[in-house]
Amino acid sequence: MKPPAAQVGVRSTRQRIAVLDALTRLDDFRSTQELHDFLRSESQEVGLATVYRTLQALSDTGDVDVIVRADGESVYRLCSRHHHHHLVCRRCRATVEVQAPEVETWAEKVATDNGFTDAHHVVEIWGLCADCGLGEDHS
Amino acid sequence: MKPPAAQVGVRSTRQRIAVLDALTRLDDFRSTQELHDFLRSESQEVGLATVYRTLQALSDTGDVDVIVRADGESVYRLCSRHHHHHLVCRRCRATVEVQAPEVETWAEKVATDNGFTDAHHVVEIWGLCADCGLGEDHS
DNA sequence: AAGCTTAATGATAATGATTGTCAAGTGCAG
DNA sequence: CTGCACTTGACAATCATTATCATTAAGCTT
Ligand SMILES: [Mn+2]
Ligand SMILES: [Mn+2]
Ligand SMILES: [Zn+2]
Ligand SMILES: [Zn+2]
Repeated sequence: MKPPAAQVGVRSTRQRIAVLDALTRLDDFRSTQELHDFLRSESQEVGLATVYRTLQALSDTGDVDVIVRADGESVYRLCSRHHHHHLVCRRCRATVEVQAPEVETWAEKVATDNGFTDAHHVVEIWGLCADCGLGEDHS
Repeated sequence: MKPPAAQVGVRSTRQRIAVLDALTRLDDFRSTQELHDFLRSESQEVGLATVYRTLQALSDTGDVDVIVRADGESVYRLCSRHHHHHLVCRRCRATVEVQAPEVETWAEKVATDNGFTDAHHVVEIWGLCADCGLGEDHS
């Protein structure tokens, strides 16, 4: 009989609540630094290191989704009720949320077919939006 | 009448040949630094910055696959002819290449439906492989 | 083959996200 | 209310990647 492990050492602090609250309102992927800036813009003083630690912890427990962008920076998003993906303009960063029921089932099947469990997936589409895709010169 | 653009500015150098040759022999994902070390171990002197630039260029032209690992480091592998995605064990990094014809068409359709052009996509599945998914304790 | 133009290289400094350190602060069980 | 383990935050340290820029050398052109 081990003690209720889920409770050991987890304390509710002003900082953690602030980060979680920010994630709730910004329902998009954000980097640690962006979250930190956002909190500061609201005069919510939270140390940068603490934001890093909090997001790390939330990631470990699966409460947030993480994506490592092509430039190596990690971005986090609250694991929302409605799972969705993004279509992003590589130039202006315009973002469209997209659903993908068939991709969901495909991903799940691929994982189980290969003996994988507890699978998650990252599906992102990058392109040039209508506005940005006009006068292209492929150098 | 512009000159044959496909040739402009692309020079065949000892360094580029060496990097490409290394990628050919090491048919696994390797980081830039690992490639650089490998070349040095063979007394192939190539500047680290050059290895970075070469891999970047090969990535831009689609000649190598790139994966950004969870720690943010990018790893490269000579691109096999066929486009594919990866199913990766989040613990031991075991990797399975997967095909996804239906995802390809879905991604293309989503992009064009939203007015996006020149679209690419990222599809990665993370999970626990059969070996690693055995004795799990979810902390 | 020699000269030229300019991409390419490499030694090095700079960048910037992330992590480590540790003294001071605080949630909360008892 | 107290005590202590968990947290925090200011700051230093890492370390992969990028920027500089003087020097080298492909690949044309005579
Ligand atoms: Mn999905
Ligand atoms: Mn694909
Ligand atoms: Zn755009
Ligand atoms: Zn595994």
